[in-house]
Amino acid sequence: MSQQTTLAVVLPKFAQFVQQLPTVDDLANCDEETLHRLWAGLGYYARARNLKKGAEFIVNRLNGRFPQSYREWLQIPGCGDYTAAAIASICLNEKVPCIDGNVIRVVSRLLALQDVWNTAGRSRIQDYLTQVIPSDRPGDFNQAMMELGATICRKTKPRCDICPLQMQCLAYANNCIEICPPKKPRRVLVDTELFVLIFWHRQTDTLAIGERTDGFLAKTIGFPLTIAHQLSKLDRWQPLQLPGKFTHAIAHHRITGRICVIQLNSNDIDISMRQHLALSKTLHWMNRLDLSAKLLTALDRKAFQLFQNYTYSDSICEQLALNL
DNA sequence: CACCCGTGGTC
DNA sequence: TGACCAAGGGT
Repeated sequence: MSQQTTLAVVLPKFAQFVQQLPTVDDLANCDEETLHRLWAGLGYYARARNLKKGAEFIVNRLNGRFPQSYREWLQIPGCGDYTAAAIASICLNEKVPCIDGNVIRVVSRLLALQDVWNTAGRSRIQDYLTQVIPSDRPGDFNQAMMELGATICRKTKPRCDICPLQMQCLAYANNCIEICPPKKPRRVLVDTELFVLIFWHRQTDTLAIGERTDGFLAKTIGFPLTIAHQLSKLDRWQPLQLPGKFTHAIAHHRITGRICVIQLNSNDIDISMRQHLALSKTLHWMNRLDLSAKLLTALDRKAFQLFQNYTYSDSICEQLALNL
């Protein structure tokens, strides 16, 4: 959960998660909706699915026995260098360093390294840590390094005045803390316009959601999504765009979300249109109350909120010509 | 190696 | 309001 996610956000989710799925068997056997519901608010839903795959691997391939080394943990789906090192050092007392964003910053300053955002720099950091990590309590060492980065050797306003490593820190000695490490190069933001399709069965006031097979939020259930130049293919359904919009961000995309309401008579759409919309086989129709409990992703929730704002009463609908 | 991916918090 | 980013991993 803590991969690329703030711990303060993780902690309550983690408590809920392990209460609901206390054992590796529970996780391996849970259904995907439960999994995603417990993960909602954390983003990167593929991590949740990988976590479940990891549990399945342990239950089905390893007969329920957990790996007993860094190398073996690396074989587990969703478990990469960092996580394998964290588990191996903290749980198994294996002498292998954890390298996360905090540790990269600490070592970058300690050794006055600037070239840390590529393979060579990372290798240099790993070599150094492998030299200095103690055989005694390697897990505590790793957590201490991460905690030092999180609390003292911070990205902004580091507390060098109270740092226990001040006397050994080359960046401090050379007065180059500001450029160690240099800012990580980031992708330029891209403005992306996204249309959220809300299939609406007006007579029963039910809406449709489905599993998205491609694009943003793939493999999660929610409203069909599409982009502007694909919208023309929906013309025969007379899509009606609501006046409002919402904003959302996914990775380097600055998303402007717009709602297209499509009133349907039948309960399904044909296969070519399903593929066009990157939807899997089944659409799930439900009323607004059930839907509000089913929607998981922030994007779907924002879209639904906007839809509610514009369609909460017949009079509003009529003003919007939604009573076709 | 480059690129993909979600969200809530923070300044 | 909005840019920035966090206990990364998969492809």
